[in-house]
Amino acid sequence: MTERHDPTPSTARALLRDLHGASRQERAPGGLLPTVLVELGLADGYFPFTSVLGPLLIAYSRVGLTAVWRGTDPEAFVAAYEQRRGRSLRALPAAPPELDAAIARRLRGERATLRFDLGGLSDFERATLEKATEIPRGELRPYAWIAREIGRSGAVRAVGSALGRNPIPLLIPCHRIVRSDGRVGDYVFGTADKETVLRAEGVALDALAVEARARIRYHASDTTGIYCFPTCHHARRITAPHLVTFPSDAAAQAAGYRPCKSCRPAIAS
DNA sequence: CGCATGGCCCTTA
DNA sequence: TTAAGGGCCATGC
Repeated sequence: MTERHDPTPSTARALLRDLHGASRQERAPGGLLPTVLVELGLADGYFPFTSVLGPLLIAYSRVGLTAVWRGTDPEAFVAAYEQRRGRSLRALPAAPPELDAAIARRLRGERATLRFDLGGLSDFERATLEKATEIPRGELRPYAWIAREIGRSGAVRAVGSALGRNPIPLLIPCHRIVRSDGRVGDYVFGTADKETVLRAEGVALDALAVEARARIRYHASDTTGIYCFPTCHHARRITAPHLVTFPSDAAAQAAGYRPCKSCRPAIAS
């Protein structure tokens, strides 16, 4: 560790005063000092946030969001966090306003720039989590889809393991990855919470369960000749008279249909 | 059609 | 270094 990355406290305070006139804020209760500490990279910060799963604690570094913790107990969170990341974690009274707004927008399914700090994870874990962020709100993809998309078709099970270690659940939407047979599958916070989040995102889980039992895996349109995952936003626009369903991509392609370029249910042959 | 089983790949102890 | 086990999958009754 170099001095540049680990300045003495007195040096840090001097920096803060110079940068943001923090001497005034230092005295204000619940002031901005911890926020500035994070901006300087001297510590990571966390703040409370309310979600569909109840209260969360969300942490971030200068690079981006680092962790989402379920619950309100800061002791356990800080201990686990500092143990795992080896960095000091400071409480903030609230999120920086832009960050708070961006998180809220993202959770509503709107566009928002959110940076993630996935440092400390393996290349495989990073690839898995980054791919998960591409799945739009309201849509689902199988574990095997993630594996294929990141170029590791055989690593389906390892994808599940990596998602199970997702340090930033909800914001990195690992809940949108389900089993190929239509079952919802497991989740960091348990299957019940996965279903809660997905319903809140507008996923018709009951209808999908009915289809799963009927072995329906894909929806297609006989006017376009394209097949999709049932939750694909294109598939949801298919009108009843033109809806065709398939149990496998082999069956769909044998019938002359090609995979959707948006949800990519298979490689085009 | 529901369930069990072997197989696969990555991480960790 | 190695082996065990995990948010899975395809197959075979």
